[in-house]
Amino acid sequence: MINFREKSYRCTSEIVLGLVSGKWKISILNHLAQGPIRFNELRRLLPEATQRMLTMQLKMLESDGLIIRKVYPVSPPKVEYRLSELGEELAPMLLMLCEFGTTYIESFPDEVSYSDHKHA
Amino acid sequence: MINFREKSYRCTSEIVLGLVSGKWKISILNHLAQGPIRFNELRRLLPEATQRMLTMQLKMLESDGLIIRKVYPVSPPKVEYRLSELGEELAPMLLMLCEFGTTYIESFPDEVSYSDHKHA
DNA sequence: CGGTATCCCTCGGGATACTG
DNA sequence: CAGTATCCCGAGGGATACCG
Repeated sequence: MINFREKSYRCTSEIVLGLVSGKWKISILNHLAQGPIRFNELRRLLPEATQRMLTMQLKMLESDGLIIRKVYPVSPPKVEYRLSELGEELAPMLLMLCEFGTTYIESFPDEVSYSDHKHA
Repeated sequence: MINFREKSYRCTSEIVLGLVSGKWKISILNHLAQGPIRFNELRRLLPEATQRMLTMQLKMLESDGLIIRKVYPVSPPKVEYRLSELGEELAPMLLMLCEFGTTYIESFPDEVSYSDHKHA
């Protein structure tokens, strides 16, 4: 779970950033918004993510209370991930972010002439 | 400006994260939402940020089109920063993030330690 | 006043191999 | 099937000093 003291946020909005900042977190949340998914299903849905990365991101999302990990004691093992209530409350915000992202891209119509300037 | 191809976002919502991810960006945007501010004013408002960091974050915000840097050719130098139109469109989203952040904190009654530097 | 220039160090994340 | 265990690298950011 997030340790608010250690992280020392300057505004509560930064908490949300911390929750979803991580290379695969948003993708995972978006997929889980469709319903529960097993680990290897997720791997197939996100083929570019390494197994290690997926595990890590899922652990963080779980310890932050956004998703729930359910282990079925069967053989072979079966582990299913789904959104928690908190995670579902996040959905509309992700949608908003997504819409602004689209607006943002479209506000730079001359996409060819963007500079190569990198944020160093 | 952001190079969309290089960064290879998996969802447009990740663009917004890229725009505001940076230790002081949200604080800066929140302050600029009140009106234009000069560089050293900002330093006083964010005393824990080093000069170098402020400069870097401001440059990124500017090159991403969220803020505008205006230089007054006077002596001593005067530089003023303000939100662009795009930056102002971002404001309501930051507010939403902020509200969810607060909700989130309150959903963990044990962990309530966190100092808020109020903006609005 | 409003920045640059260096140096350094942490931490997120990639590649790869192994396991109950 | 669903993970761990190592090793490694580069970007983000801190401390400090200097500049037009």
